[in-house]
Amino acid sequence: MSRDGFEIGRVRALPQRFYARDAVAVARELLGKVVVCGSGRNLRAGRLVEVEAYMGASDPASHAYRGMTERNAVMFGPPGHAYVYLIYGQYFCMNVSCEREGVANAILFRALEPLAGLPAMARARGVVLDGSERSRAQLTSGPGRMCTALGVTRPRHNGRAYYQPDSGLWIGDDGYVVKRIRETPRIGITSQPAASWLLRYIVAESAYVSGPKWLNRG
DNA sequence: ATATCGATTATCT
DNA sequence: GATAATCGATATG
Repeated sequence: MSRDGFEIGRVRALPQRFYARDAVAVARELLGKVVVCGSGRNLRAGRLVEVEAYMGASDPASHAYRGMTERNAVMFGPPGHAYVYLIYGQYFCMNVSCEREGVANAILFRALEPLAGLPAMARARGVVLDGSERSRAQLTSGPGRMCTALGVTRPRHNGRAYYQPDSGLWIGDDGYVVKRIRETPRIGITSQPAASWLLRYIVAESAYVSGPKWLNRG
């Protein structure tokens, strides 16, 4: 059920004020934290190893760049809430709003190291686990993949408060310390100047990040 | 009203 | 490496 002695009881929810800071600081400090979905025997959890910062009104690559719409409204709201959207008509991606109300900065979650609920994740993803790190990485390496593995969808989870541990979708700290953070351009952003900004952050020692190897070696 | 393209992924060659 | 899948936001007529 749980990997490496992972115990949900050791995870403390991050307070809302954690998210009420500049997006780059929030993004970097989110690495190593634990994303939890569901509870009891439905619990699924993983450690964040890859995130990207989106800078709202000053970032042409942000969904919030052209102002508020029904889809992106959560990003303009208070910090610490889930912005979940559908991409390419078939996958969901999850973010957390940060900074403060009226400032649409957000962090996209791109990959997790699976910690709990691996059988449920494997079922959701259609992956056969064979005990290898490779097969575990198949579960949650990529923004669409991790939402599928966790069971996160826009209708169910958009707008949820990550700082409320009983909300069914929350983020906590279990004391894990990230050794080294690497920064790269964001994946899937092609137009300049945003494509050259180093707003993707990964845990350098992790085998669970997405993207090509050449990009992840610094 | 219609066309284009995307903060992606699985499945080809 | 190339392409299809498939919906909604955005651009264009």
